[in-house]
Amino acid sequence: MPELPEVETVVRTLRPTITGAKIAAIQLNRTDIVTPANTNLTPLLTGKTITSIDRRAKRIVITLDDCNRFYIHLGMSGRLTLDQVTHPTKLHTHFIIELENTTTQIRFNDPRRFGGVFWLGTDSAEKDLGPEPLTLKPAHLAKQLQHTRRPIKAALLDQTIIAGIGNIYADEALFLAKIHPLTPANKLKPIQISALNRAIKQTLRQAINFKGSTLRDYVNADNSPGGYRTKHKVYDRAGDPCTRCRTPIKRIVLTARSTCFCPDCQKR
DNA sequence: GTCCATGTTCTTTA
DNA sequence: CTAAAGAACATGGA
Repeated sequence: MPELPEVETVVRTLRPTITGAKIAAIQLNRTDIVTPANTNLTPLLTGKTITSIDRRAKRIVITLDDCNRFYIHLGMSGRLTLDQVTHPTKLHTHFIIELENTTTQIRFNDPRRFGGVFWLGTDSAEKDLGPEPLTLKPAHLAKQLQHTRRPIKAALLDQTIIAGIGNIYADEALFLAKIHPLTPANKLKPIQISALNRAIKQTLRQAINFKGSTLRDYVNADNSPGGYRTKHKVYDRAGDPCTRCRTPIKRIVLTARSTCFCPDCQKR
């Protein structure tokens, strides 16, 4: 599901309501969604005040007034929503944060359970993450890519190389930059790296403006779907005409992921 | 029944 | 040894 734009959208929606809010209680309906295993969240969260909520890559990082923090990862099917306490709880709602002095609560719902709650304590949320794409300079992107011969599409999905891009926005950015997804990452010319860096930023920013892409599961924290899906140029458009040249969009499988591109605009 | 899906991590292979 | 490919995780919709 959720890549950088979707996670950013959720964070922006939650921020005004939950910043400064005090946690009255929590409900944890499945303990196996918490990492490290056997972390008892109840004493760590109850009575604490939320100081801030931020995004790092695809992680939703919540910091408490005692300087401890944790993050929520939405995985493939996760939702983090702000719901009225009277609103019926959906199936697969694993974790609820009850807030003082409000009629709403934060609910984490995740049918496939690829997501979860990750307790950090005073550790940072940086572990195993590459740089943020929205502030990345071309020279830094070049440095990140120069040591791998893997296809550029695979490199963009590697969160240790660049953090926050997933299957949709990798395809969309490569189309915008006119780069074939199978091009070895270390074979990209400087001009292509610059184009890719710009394309990544532009794609992610536009997606954020449309509040992300909803394929099936993703919704914003207010339960509304994202509006960017109809703007996709290649993702999930196999067989449809390219918006630039009318050539049918091609679909290949790369590292077990569907990869869509225009064979005419994105030559090897 | 089959195949596929926005992600990550562990294991196996080269 | 490292880099890269593959499998696994769990659920639901087409």
